[in-house]
Amino acid sequence: MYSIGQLSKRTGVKVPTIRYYEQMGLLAVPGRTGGNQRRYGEGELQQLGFIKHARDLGFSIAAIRALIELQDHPDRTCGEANAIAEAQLTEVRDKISQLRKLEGELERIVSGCDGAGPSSDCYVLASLADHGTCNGTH
Amino acid sequence: MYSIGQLSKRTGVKVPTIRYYEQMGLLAVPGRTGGNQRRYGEGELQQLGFIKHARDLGFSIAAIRALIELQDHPDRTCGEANAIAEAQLTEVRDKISQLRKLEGELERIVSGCDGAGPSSDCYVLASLADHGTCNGTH
DNA sequence: TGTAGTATCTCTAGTGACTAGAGGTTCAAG
DNA sequence: CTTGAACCTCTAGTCACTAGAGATACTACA
Repeated sequence: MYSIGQLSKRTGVKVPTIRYYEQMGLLAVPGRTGGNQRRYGEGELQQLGFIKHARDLGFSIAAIRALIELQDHPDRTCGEANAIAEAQLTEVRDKISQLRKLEGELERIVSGCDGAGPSSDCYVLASLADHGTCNGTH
Repeated sequence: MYSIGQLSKRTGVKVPTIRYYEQMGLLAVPGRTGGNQRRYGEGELQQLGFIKHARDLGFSIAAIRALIELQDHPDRTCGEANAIAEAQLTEVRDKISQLRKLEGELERIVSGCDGAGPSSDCYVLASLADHGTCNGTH
């Protein structure tokens, strides 16, 4: 049996976050000691590992809830889980392409400024003020 | 003179967001009509354009506040603005590299699952439960 | 057994950057 | 002068936590 602090150390999930996951219905409500402290078993350790891994991959709490729902009903096909994962992959790819555009634009802005002159002549500030200097990247 | 709705249409910033920026001290407090409605001039239009452009590039409200601070003191060197922009570029690059890792992992997970079998055999769920299947990517 | 110090408990509020809605007032066109 | 859209303020909700207060419980050592 693990205390919440021990569970935290083993999984790398902070103590208040574990309580938050319980509140959000992701983690099973654990047993308690006579003094009202949570005590966890191996099942909860596994479950929290699953949650952490999914969060690290960027799945939302709602998506994780859906995945857990699927775990609990092994008779359903795994198509739903796959769809959730694919949606997440699409989202990640969209974010990457968006960020690449920003990277290009920021590079252009930063490289136009040597940081020496007065801010009244600053290329960074001028670029931000005038959208027209962007090459249609966004 | 523009009403808040006209300003919104011209800049693409939603009306409540404009009021929010005013509250956050990014946008100058505008004049009002007798009936207490905001009226904006060209200066505010420019300013809001600046803010929107910076937000689109991912600058935080705090960073934008600092940039506006610099605009208002043209005697300072532009090194500060450059530093803020460079920090933003670094952040964007870090996010991209992080997201690339996630993309790779999600691709691996998704491609291992055809979505047909029962969720008890689901590769997506198994991968999320067992961090060991990741190739040390995170 | 006593005690010191750490861990835990619940509860509320704060973060960032908005967004939504209620309930009321003002503006502009016809 | 009326109608309906736009505007006003204020509060609360979003997401996934994080911080802190104030109280209680556990654990290791003397």
